[in-house]
Amino acid sequence: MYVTVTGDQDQPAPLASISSKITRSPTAHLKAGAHLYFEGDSVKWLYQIKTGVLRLTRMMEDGRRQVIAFGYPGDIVGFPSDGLHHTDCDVLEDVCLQPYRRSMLESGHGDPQLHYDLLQAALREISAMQDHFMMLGRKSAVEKVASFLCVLTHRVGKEVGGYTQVVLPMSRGDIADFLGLTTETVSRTLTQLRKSRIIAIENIHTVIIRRPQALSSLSLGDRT
Amino acid sequence: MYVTVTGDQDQPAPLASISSKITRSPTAHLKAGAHLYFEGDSVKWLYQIKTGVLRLTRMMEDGRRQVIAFGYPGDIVGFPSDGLHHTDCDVLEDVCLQPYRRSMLESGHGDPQLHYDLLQAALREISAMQDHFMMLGRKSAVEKVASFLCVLTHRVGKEVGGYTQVVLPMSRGDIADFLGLTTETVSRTLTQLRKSRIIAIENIHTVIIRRPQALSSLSLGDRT
DNA sequence: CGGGACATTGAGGAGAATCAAACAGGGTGG
DNA sequence: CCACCCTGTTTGATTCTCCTCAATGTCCCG
Repeated sequence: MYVTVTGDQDQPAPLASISSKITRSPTAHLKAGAHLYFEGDSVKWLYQIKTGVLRLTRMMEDGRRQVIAFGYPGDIVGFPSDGLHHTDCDVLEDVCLQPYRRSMLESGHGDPQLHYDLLQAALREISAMQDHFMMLGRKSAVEKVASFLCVLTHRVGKEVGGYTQVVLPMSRGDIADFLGLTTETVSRTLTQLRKSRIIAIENIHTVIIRRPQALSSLSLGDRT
Repeated sequence: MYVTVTGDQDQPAPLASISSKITRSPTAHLKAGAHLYFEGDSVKWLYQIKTGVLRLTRMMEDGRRQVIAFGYPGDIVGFPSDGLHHTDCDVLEDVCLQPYRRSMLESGHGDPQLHYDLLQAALREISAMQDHFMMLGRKSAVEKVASFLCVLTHRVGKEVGGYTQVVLPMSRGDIADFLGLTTETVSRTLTQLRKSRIIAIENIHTVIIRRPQALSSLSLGDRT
């Protein structure tokens, strides 16, 4: 998932469940901290996330890291390029995964509908990544963090006592590496949002959205 | 094309020509300055670039712009998401395009091989975009500009008197919006590379790579 | 020759990074 | 059960990269 806002909030939700006949393999379960695959591994399966959260990362030789995406329920991860994975993927929060053979993506012979659905997922991925470019290249720290919270609100926010609660299973460092910032800047920005009463920080991994409208404005760059 | 370097320089060149039987439409020609499509347009065709250069952009309400990619010969542009274009696309340098019906991507009925090739192109696109994330999120101005020149060198560099010549059909502003910088920073960085004798600026749209090795080092963040 | 668009250069400032220190909080072992 | 430690987070002070604003320069075209 590419946590970004670019105007139209409610892009169609990712397919809740991909259609299929009996081409389905049994679901897989993995604990937080487990690795699903590494950069360079050859791709045998794609995975649709049923529950839990994944993290996709790339590294530079000198250790700089970029979190490419967080994978949330509905998302599909593992698209191959030249048959290989180009990110590392590991588990942030215990996941249940529906695996699909790579061949289901690459040829329609097995199950045309599944083939089509996987292809559409790949195309949506491209579009989502384009949004994320704007975030990385053109948004300020506050805008980035606000965008991030905004999208999480829409995707995994839970109503609690009139407010929306968002759980952040990833570390501040993960968020930083996703947004192109440092841990310190993410932390400071969250504090700043808290002090301006736009959010409340229930605990390190739980945020309450107190003024969603203000948050959304910030994410788009309103100076007001 | 996502002009980035992440270690392995010579990723497989984009398919020089996509296989096909008679499903081919006649090629289209467009002059510099022409628009191929706009964000929100419904996708009827994909295009493979035969010659010339395209620019893909997205805009924010307040006018901030992100150049998503430059399209060079071999590249395919126009991948739909929910049937729509999510970027503007216009012509930087007169192009000759091979159009393919969107249906060729979305179903294999017409021409399975073409369908497969278009799908692979989409998957390569995803991988290339992931590289570009690292560039936007984690690289310094010098690293970005060096990376940009490096990749252009490999893709469209011409040998001239022992050195490699690279033509930049886009403006400094385009480069800036692609790399997440300002025009001024791009200009200053080019001057800096020129003064350190890594490049020479033949004219505004033509650069000579004098020390490719040094350029490559810079692009990866060597401080030396 | 003059105008306009684009590029370069400079001075100054803002925002985020860096460096460093205090602060949770959760898990372990005594 | 509590003290301790380890890791991750917050906060502060300072630095530095890149942006902003402004002026000048260059090239192309009528």
